[in-house]
This record gives sequence, C-alpha cells and structure tokens, in this order.
Amino acid sequence: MPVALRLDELNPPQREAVTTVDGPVLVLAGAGSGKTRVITYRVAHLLERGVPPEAILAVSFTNKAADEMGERVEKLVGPRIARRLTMSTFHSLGMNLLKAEKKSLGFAFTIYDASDQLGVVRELLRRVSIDDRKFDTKAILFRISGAKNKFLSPEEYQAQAGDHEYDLIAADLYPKYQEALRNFHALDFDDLIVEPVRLLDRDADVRARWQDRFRYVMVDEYQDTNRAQFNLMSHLVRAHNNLCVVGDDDQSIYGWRGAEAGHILEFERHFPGAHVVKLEENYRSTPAILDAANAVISHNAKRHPKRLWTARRPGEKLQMVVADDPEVEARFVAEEIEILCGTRSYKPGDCAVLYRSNIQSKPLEEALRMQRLNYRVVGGQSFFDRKEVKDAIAYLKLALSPRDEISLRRVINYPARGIGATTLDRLAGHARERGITLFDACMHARATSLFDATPQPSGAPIEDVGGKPQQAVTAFCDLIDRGRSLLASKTNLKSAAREFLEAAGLSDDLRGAAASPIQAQRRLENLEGFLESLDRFEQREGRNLSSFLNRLSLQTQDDDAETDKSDVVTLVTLHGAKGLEFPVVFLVGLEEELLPHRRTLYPNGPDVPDANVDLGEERRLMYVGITRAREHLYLTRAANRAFRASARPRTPSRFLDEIPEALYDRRDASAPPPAASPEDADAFARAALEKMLKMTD
DNA sequence: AGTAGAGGCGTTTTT
DNA sequence: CGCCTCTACT
Repeated sequence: MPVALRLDELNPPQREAVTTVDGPVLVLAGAGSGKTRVITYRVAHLLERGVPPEAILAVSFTNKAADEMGERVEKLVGPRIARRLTMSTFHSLGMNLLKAEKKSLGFAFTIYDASDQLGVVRELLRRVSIDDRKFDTKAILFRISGAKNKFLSPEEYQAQAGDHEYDLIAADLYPKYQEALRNFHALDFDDLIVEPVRLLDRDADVRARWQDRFRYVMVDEYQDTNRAQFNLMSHLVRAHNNLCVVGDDDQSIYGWRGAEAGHILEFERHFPGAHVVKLEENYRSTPAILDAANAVISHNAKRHPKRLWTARRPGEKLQMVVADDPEVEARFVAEEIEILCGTRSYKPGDCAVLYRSNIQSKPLEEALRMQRLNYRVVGGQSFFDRKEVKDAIAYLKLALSPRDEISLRRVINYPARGIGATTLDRLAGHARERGITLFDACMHARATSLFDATPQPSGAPIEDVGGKPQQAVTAFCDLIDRGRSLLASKTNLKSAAREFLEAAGLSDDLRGAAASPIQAQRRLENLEGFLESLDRFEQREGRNLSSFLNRLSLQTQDDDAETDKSDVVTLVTLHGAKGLEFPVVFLVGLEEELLPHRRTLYPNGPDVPDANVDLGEERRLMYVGITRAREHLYLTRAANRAFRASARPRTPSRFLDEIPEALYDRRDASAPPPAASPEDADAFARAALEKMLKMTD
C-alpha cells in the first residue's frame, strides 16, 4: 500500500461500514451520503489488511459507476494494484465468467442487444405465422425476459402466466426464443447473468473455483438487483458470506424492469447475522432540499426508516412555479438559468432539468435554443446505436460468426444487392428442410444452384428466376469470405475492417443515400469514429475482434469523455438522473398523470379507475429528483397541457402536497422575476451585454 | 427498390 | 398533434 488510509476522514457510520470486513454487511446509503467513498475506502482498507487485489470483486450496474469506482480506488492505492482488482458491471462479470469457462458452455458466443432480441422475436412470430405484427414485439420480449430473470423455465412460465393474449404468445415463443439464440450461438443480456448461475449450479468445480477466487464481494445499488443477479451474487459468496451491499431502498426505481427492492429490505433475512449500517448524513444538499425530500419519501410504507440530515447552512427556499402551459414553463426554465448565470456565479453546466418522460424534452430544447444556451440531452440515441455503426458491427459479427442469423438478415441485402424477401424466404426454407443454418443455405446456393433445380416438395413449382438471385447470393458469400480472410490476415483490424466494409459497399451507400451532403458527412464520420475505436481497442488490448464486439454490446452509453459537459445545461429523465448531482435543479411537469404517470395510476386503461395502485415507485422518482439538487431546487408545472391535440387543464402532482409550505416560495412563471438587488441587476445587465458582444463575433 | 400516404400510437430502459 | 411503421403502388 503506497499511502496509509485516512480513516479519520470518514464519519463514524462510514468508518464502521469500511472496517467491518467479514461477514454480510448492509450499508443503507441515503442520497448524497458518501456511498462511493465508502466502497472505495473499503476496498483500500481490505488491501491494507493484506487481502490480495485478485480476491476483491466490486459489482455495479453501469459502466459509468464501475469506471468511477475504479478511478477513485486508483487514487487511493495506485494503478499497479488497482489494475489487479475486479470492478465491473454484473453483465461484464457474467460475460467474463462464461468466457473463462467456455469449455463448460460449449461454444463461443456473440451478444445480442435489445434490437437483436427484437429481431429474433419478430422472426419467430413470423415463423409460427401468428398472424402478423399487430402485436407489440417489445411487450412479448418483455415477458420472456422477465421469465428468464425469475428463473422460470418455459414450462413453469406457462403454468403461471396469465391468459392474456400476450402471455399466451410469450409462453409459446419463450422456448423457441431460447432455441433460436442457441442456434445462432448468441446470448442476450439476460443470459449473461442467467447462464453463469446455471453453470455454477451444475458444476461444483466451477463453483468452487469462483467462490475461492473472490473472497470479498461488494455490490453497489443493491436495491436495483433482479432475481438473476441476486442468485449470481449469492452463488459467488455462499462459501464465505463476505458480502457487502450498498444501496438505498428509497431510490429503487427499476421495479418495472424486474429489480426487486425486497432484496435490500430483506437482506438480514437472506444473510442472517448481517451487520447493518445507516448513512444518513448528507453532504450534498441544503436543509430545505432535504426536508422536502424527507417529507415526500416518508409517505412510502415499505422502507427502511431513515432520515437524511446535514450540517450545512439553511440555504434558500425552494421555488414552486406554475406556468400556463409547457412552453411557458420551458421559457421560464431557460430564462431563469440565464438569470442565475448572469447574476450569481452559476454556469449552464451547473444546471439540470429533470422530467418524467423523454417527450417532455422537446419544448425545453426549443426554449434553451431560443435563449442561446447550450444543452445536452442525456440518454437519447447513443453512438453505437446509430444505424451505420450497427450495420458495420453486423458485418463484422457475421464474418466472425456465420451462425449469427440476425446479423445475416440485417446485412444480406444492405446495401441493396438484389436479395429480396422471396430469395430470403427460399433460402430460409432450404435451411429449415435440412436443419442447417441460414448462412450454410447461402453457401449451398453458391455451390449448387438452389434456384433453378428441383421443385420444392411442399410448395408451388418454382418459376424461372433466371439465376440472378443465385449470383447475388454467391457474391454475398464471397464478400463475407473476403471479410473473414481480411480480418485474419491484414496487419491491423482497422484497415481490415475498412476494406471489408468498403467492399460491402457501406461507405458508398452512406454517401449516396443520405438526404444531404451534411448528413452523409456525419454518417461517414460516425463510421470512421467506429473504426477509430476499434483501432484504439487493438492498441490497448491486442488483436481480438470478438472481445471488442462483445464489449461494445455491453457499452451502450456514449463514453462522453470527449463531450465537454462543463458548460452545457443537462436535460435528463428522472431515471437517468440517478447518481448525478447539480447545484441547480429544475423538476418540471410536476402534474398528475405525468408524475405519478398515468400508466401507473391507471394500469388497466385510462377509463378503469383503480384505487389500490401502489405509487411508491413514482414517489421514489420524485425523491430521486429532489435529492439531485445541491443548492437550488425549482418545482415547476403547467396549468394546461395539450394531450393529443386538445389542451387539458392539469392538476398539480399529489407529491407537491406532501412538501410543507414553509419550505418554498410560490412563483408565477409569467410574472417578472422577484426584485433583484441593484448589484444583481447591474451584474445581469453586464452579463447580457457581454453575451450580445460574443454573439456578434 | 423506393416512396407516398394511411394508420396507429403515445413512460421510465443501468446492460 | 407528430412520429414511426407498414402497405401499396410505381
């Protein structure tokens, strides 16, 4: 250990959480209570006590959280030791476990992301000729995924599923979905958790190896674990129970995705003898903000009781703002940010606007643009989701793994090369008959002329197709062959990939098909950016394309290291805001049917009132929003909001009633800002002038 | 293969 | 209302 750890920098409960190293520990970490600090110090403390770095595992949900953890530990213990620790997401842990044990699994795999998964479901629907795509594929996939995460086999799922139309379809498709993935040598995100658990379950050697490897395990954001993740983790620690979980049941906002808050509520039952530490001192927000947060969340029933407090000075009251409509609300936000940046020493980067659903960002973006404030929208389409990048990835995946039918279907006729639906159907039929993969069927077509020979046994006689499709399929097979040998032979992956994609006609298509030269330029840049990141990977980790592609699948967010967020306003959903903090926060659209959301209020349709709905998760969203603010918190809403064309009067969110009136000032968004002091007005005028000057440059 | 027009839909989405 | 998807036509 390079530096002796300063445990006196911690408050007493934090220190307790850091130094209680053996046996199960539950750290209930309120918002802003120094949670990451506890985890990183705990890791450092373990190392100081002589635990080898290889024996320590820290798991989180997002790459961002994992990276941050890694960076902060590195500051404490130095890069040499930090490198030997395992700090990863659940999914990359699962992936690495499977890779390390690939003999047990039996095959190398590609990872299917959400859009690949949807592709599989869509294909299966077509196959069982469940008449058409009148069904919401997402809803079906959602059910299958839910079943997998709960470890329900297809039979078990069938037994317990409702008889809703979608339940029946999902029950029918679930086994077929799994079979298809195995055929394609693909694993979806859920499999990355579920398969390791199965493996640990059935193979005692593997189990012993991994239990022995990680002797101290930590899990961040424990309130968000689903059953599969819980099982994975408990398998890993069963031998020693040196498990420390950190989380906040009040910030559990992913229940709809299968996260079970019960895990954190019942930790002491799952791990008897658990040591429980509560971190309630908040280092982030002013008392007014915390009082509001405590007031709101105390209306929830099922929770570990706790109350955030702070030693900070009182600070200012919250602002409760009513606007006529969303446009006025948005204009208010933009102008207020302008004022804060003019008269107080805030920068746009200190400000964030939080909303329940993405559609709400639109008027805000317009107002900010009008005010000439820079902003970024968190979430949205990420770099690797862009079509041109996904197409490139599909080509590479296919070259590596020809069984990957989803990638094959994605690119077989893109760019257009004359392999239409008919040809594809014929190929698929041929594949089915012989029980071979779709790609092998393509290869057969190349070798044996599938098209003008024998009539199909079941179908109509084959009309003369004139050999053209066969030529096209042959050319396609040659292309993939060429790609494969390029990737194997060329000196570096980047140039191999570039040549391959060039040969596929991808860049030509980007140039030709774009609506404008600017768009074409942008797409080519995206493609180039992708090749750059491939190159960086090869420099760093060596020539391993499949590792690169697998990692890409797990890296959904833009690594926004390059985007400078210091001077731009952040727009983000309440879900996306978890883990972030800002000096100035605007919570907008605080109205009934937005927060709490209609779909939560009326789960059975808008005309079916339901008095028994549980609004706990919606309230926690409100709580998460409030606790993002350090100094200033604005609670805004619109009195009217258009809903499908017609304007409708809005009721304030019931959560606003839960905030004591003494904590806030009321404002009207259209009224002039409260009288500023002469100095403020002066500073504002100066700032405005400066800005005008800057604009004319 | 590409596109115009109809029709349907409208919450959140760490990996 | 506005977007996205599908369909039917060229």
